[in-house]
Amino acid sequence: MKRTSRDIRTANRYEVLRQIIARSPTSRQELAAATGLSLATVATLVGELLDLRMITEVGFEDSAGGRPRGLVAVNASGGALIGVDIAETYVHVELFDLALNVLARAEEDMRPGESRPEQVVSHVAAAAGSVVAQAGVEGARVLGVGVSVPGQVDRDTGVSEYAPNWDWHDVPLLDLLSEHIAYPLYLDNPLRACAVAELWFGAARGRGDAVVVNLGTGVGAGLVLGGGLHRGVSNSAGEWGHTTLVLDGRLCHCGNHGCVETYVGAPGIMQNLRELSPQSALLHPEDQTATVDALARAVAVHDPVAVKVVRDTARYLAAGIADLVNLLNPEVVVLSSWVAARLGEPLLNEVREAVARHALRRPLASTEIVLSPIPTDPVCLGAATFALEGALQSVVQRNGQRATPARSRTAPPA
Amino acid sequence: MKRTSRDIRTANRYEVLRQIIARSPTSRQELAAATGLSLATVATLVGELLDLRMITEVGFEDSAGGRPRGLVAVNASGGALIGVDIAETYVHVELFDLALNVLARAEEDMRPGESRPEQVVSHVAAAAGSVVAQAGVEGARVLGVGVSVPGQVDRDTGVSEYAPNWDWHDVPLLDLLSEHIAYPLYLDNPLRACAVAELWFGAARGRGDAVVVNLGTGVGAGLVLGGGLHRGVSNSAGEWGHTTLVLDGRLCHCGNHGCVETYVGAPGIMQNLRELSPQSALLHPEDQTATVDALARAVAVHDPVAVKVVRDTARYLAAGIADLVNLLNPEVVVLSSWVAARLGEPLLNEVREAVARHALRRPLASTEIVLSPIPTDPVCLGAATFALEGALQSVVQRNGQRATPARSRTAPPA
DNA sequence: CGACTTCGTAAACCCCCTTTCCTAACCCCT
DNA sequence: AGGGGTTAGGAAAGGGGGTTTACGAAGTCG
Repeated sequence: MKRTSRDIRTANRYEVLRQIIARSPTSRQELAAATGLSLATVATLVGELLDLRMITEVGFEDSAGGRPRGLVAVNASGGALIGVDIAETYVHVELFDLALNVLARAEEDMRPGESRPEQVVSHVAAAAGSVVAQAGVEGARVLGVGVSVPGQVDRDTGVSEYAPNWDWHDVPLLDLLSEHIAYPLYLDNPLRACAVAELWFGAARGRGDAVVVNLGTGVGAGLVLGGGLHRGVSNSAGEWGHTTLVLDGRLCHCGNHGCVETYVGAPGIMQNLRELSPQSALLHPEDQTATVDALARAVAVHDPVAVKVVRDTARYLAAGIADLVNLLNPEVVVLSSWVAARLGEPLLNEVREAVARHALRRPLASTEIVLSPIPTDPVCLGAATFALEGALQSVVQRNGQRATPARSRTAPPA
Repeated sequence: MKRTSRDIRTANRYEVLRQIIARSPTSRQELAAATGLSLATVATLVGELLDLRMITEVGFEDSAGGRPRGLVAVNASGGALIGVDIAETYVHVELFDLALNVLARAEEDMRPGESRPEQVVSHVAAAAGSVVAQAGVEGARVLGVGVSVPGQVDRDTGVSEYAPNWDWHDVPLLDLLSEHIAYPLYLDNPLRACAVAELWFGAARGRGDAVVVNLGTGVGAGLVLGGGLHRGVSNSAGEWGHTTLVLDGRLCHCGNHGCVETYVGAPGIMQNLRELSPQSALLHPEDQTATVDALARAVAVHDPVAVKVVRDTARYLAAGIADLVNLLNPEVVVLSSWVAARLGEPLLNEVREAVARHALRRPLASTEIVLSPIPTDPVCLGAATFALEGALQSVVQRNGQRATPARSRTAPPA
């Protein structure tokens, strides 16, 4: 709520680093043009990032007749970030270099019974240890670990306030994790992780207002408003999956009927298929992933049942998205997470068509609907981005304390 | 999107003035405590406002043993603001002093045929002239006129991009008005007017995130996010009235079925009544206001039909509001506009109960649902507030240009 | 009447961004 | 090879904002 001039600096620092990562290698000139900042400010921020070893100078570029432009690029080996995606049935961990390339991956499956925080924590610790070992980076180079856990999360205290799948209430997850993991830890939920991933590296880059619709087992919407993540007053904004889509419709585990999630989440899609064709060979009753994969393959060969299921799903989804477009009037709506990635273009096309029928003309005209361009697990990437933001933040604080005791101020008297 | 340190100043200036209006008379000390700003900053801003004659010093207050606190209060007679509420069937105009008390009112009815911009403009001009004459203020003291017109509005260019009731497309309303009205003009739509009214003077004061639900003939939601109005990328955020509430439900004039507006807008409520009791004496087929009034009176004496209609309406409304609570996690949801004002507590109680059943526990726990505490026409008040913001803005700009040509800078050499 | 208290302004300082000035580094042309 | 011409980038100055500190102003109390 209370804004200070420091926030401006932070936002600009993020923006410059984002641009460097996106355009690497690039020149100060190009960055100034891209960010709208003055050359001086860009130079200062670039200098800061150089000091932090997050970027390096990588040569020169001809300029029309004058002094050549110095080029900077991300210093990929200047550090490593770890992103952890904790979900109902698995823990995915990825280790990234500073260009956000994946250097190592680890996955642990969790059996249905494993719901105690200690069990989850030990899976995370094992996987995190594994990626560090695989990538062969020294511990000192790991700048931080971002952790995404479903449900309501208080990022400041590191507490998982409520996780519906395991019936967790106020679990101090960060404290538990810090007993096994020595790197700086950052906790948030997958919705916001995906949104941040899109904001830094995906379709929401440079946009003021965006909605990142998350289609997985659960459904949610990460809201980017005014260039930043909207968290809401108690950190639980984005619970779009429990929006009522059909009055007295399908029963949802939240206790209500007709929630969006029951129609467009993976289990909902399976239900759509089941209702259309109970005996379909596409249906793998116990395996969401396999069913969605089968659907995607069947759509590719124009299987009529699969096409119809995707169309039905898209209609439900589009009704919900049209409401978001009308309400928030965003620049872009991004379809993210594994269901969206697998169903891809066929889903997107149906959604676009159906949204166009439902939304009001004016807001619709300025809103794009796109698939997430992020090729890897967006939750891991987003979690790693939290760690990146944190590293930037903490290093700058150190910097501030250290740099201020001045040099040029004491000189003149002598 | 791009923030500068000036925005901080503007926000602080607004906040200080808001607090002065709310607490008038008050001391600098109290303002500093209330805003969280330092005494020095508050003193500077108070000085600015004193220079502008928007506030005056009104005496002193004992302080525990030391120098008494100087008190400032709104200088009610320091200027006047006009708020114009253009609706389908009428034009309301109110003239306010700087404490936002209504000094004069005028109303013009518009007959169904009158849909040409020139006709509307002449009604506005007549009413505006009338309020100035009634209040007997000199023209020079009118700081500005805020105009609310339904539909999509571009506040910067002053163009009514689209007004569904009259089928207006890109009408340069501000240009037309400026031929009849000599004061500074500010154009926006009723949704945002109500939201701003709540933000400055109502239930959203001091809140970071709030939703102002507008229940009138049309339905919409003004969104206050991060302490400011959310406009969306093409200035059309807040079109909540056309959110799908009932799949394949009632036909809406927007072309879709089952929009919120068709169930909880005034015509929707009439339909709720008609479906329950087609012959009800409460029903005034041609008069929304009379019907809603009759309903309100009947509920007060526990008429079973009326109670049932309000309950049904509340359930539809609550389903929509619960979705907003889940999605945005606001601090407060304000029910505003004439339908909410007339149905009052009975509607509120039913809504609260029904929202509690639908919304998720966590976001719900931190969200209040309240009736607008604004006793007058909130649209007029909000429109006048736009004029107030504008006056603050423009005066400060003049101030900036005038004050800079320095005094102390040229002195030393001499 | 002086000591104590509290208010409020003025000045100094820190942070942030931009503008301006100047040097560095390269091209080309003579 | 040595000057213009041109562009890059750093350093300093300047303007906006907020806070801290110092001090005079204006009361109360003993």
